[in-house]
Amino acid sequence: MVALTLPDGSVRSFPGAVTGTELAAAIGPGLAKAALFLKLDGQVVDLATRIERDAKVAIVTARDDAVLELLRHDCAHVLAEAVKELYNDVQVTIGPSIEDGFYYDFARRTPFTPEDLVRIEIRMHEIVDRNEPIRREEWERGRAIEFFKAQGEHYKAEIVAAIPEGEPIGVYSQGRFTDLCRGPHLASTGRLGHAFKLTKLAGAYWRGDSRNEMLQRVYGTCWRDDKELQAYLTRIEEAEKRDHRRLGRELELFHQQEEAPGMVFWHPRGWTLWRMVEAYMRRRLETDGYVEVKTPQLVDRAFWQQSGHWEHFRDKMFVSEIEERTFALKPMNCPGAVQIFKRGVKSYRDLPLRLAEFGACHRYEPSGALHGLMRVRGFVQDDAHLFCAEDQITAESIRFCDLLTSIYGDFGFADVTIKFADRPAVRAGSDAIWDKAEQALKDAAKAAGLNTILNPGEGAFYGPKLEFVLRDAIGRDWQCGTLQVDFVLPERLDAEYTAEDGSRRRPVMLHRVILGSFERFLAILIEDCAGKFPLWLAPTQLVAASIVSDANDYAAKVVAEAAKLGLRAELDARNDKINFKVREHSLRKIPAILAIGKREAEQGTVSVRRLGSETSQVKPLAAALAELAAEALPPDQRR
RNA sequence: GCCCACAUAGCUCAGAGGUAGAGCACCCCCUUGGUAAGGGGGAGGUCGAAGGUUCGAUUCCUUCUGUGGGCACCA
Repeated sequence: MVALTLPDGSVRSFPGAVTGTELAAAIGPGLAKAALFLKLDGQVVDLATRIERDAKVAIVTARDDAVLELLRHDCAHVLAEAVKELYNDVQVTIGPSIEDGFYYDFARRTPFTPEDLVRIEIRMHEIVDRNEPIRREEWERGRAIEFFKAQGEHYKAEIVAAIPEGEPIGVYSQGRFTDLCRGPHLASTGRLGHAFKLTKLAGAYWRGDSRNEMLQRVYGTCWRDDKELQAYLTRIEEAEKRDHRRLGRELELFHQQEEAPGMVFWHPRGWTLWRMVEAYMRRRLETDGYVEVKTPQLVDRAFWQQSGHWEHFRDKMFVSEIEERTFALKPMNCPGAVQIFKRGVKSYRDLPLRLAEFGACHRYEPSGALHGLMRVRGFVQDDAHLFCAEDQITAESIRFCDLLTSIYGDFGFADVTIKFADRPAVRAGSDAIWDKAEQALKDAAKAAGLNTILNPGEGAFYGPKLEFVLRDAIGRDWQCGTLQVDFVLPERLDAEYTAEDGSRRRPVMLHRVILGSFERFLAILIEDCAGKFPLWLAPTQLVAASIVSDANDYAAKVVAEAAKLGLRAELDARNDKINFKVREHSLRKIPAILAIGKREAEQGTVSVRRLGSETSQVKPLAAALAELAAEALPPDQRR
């Protein structure tokens, strides 16, 4: 007897072992049809799995959220089967499910073309229609290795060989395709359905190592049904409209050009945005006990040798020879900050010393890594270095986390991923120091109410770090803020202070940025608000648009009055219809359009139309402007 | 840096081995219109760069540069 407990608590007994398929059929024909997987004592397995003893079971259908990931993995297998059918000079490697889809890496001398993608996708649909049974077997290691070698699947043989002794080696077959896989898989290819689409081709290194050969990666997306698939495709389309590169052009914020790869030309409107953010940051730093400094761009190589950058960072530095000396553009601000700390004698009374710098850095990023404003070769960090005593690390870290959280909040970023990167394998400093530094950072994050996820072994060689990660429009993660504890650089550059007892001590340096780089942060900001900036950041806050030319003078007066209140206002006195003007300024995402006709000119009013609204409100000029001016106050000045 | 794709007017894009076309934007004229495109006209391109094939290349080939998507990298 086998007694199976269902999710509703009821128990079904069977005379002997049953499979998931049989169980579903016994419960009802509807469930039998909808059944995709079996959950056996909490673990999702194939429907064909034989249940031999009492267990808690559940039939997994498409309604189960966990199923998407499994469908995507099945879809990857169908992709691999299609590719193996269509091309005989190809080896399969791995094909996991990922967020929103899946990929499969193939080894093939001739890369796939976009036309291949179309062909493969058609074949995938055929395979689903064939509804091939998917069967699992467990093989003995030697047999699996022999089999894959005989098939010419050397990557698979390598993967099998790497599976630890004692672990089962699952082999799945569908049609003429046999693949090594942990599973679970659907009972047959037909269960997958047709809600999938191949999306892109890419190169990817075998085992993720650039010293290895490059494989051909095929990406796809896969959903429960067509409706979900369409929703996904629409979501991507919408996200692309928020791309900061596109909005940067459309809203005349900035441009980049061929002669300056990885560099940015900021236009007046984009630079206004930058200046507003910078001014805000400066106020926040000033009220938080920072002092601002500025250090040189171009410094002699000997300096970078001493700081260690010449050894560790040389290949990323822009170097220039002049008068038989070698100079390099600074890739980081920290060594410069230490020079300022070192001038004059510092005492414990000077600590913590918070040196802020809006420092322009240049790094020779690989050409393939460049990406709009997100990854550039010239960028400005909202950098600061906190020189403190060891027992001040925790307090300073908490203080920083609080400041960062408050600032991100002001920009509307509530959803921040925070990673705690702990000690890497190769590192400087004793374990005792690492224990202390890691504990301090952990405590600080906790005290500041931050939830961190561990990013193991990814700390800097000189210390652990907190990484504050924001997402772009299409879901890519970008590290923005960071806090790093550093015991090494003060040592290398010989920074010290006089302690209370008169002894000379090394300060600890906390490297920290909040925005990270202005370029990256502004890119995220642009995408996050889709170019509809809050009033305090909008490059142009209002446009006074005349309806008839008789109102032009009054419209000009409106602009002048607005400017007196510090509002960034533009005049649109062009000979065009108000419909046209409203459309144009709406598309430019101007927060407020003040339409001005004869009536307004006579009565001293304006007709205010806010972005996103389809109606307008007539108000006395002074009241309308006062209202806008109040709203245009930066968040820190409103509190 | 590696793989694939792409590069035509300011923007979005069409095009073909015989030296280029649309819409919008721009300039001029008419229009003074009350909340998402009023009408007419004009100007605008070394078809990313350099080689090659060809009687002839923007189109085919090669290389380079840049961009896009990935991979690797991201102190």
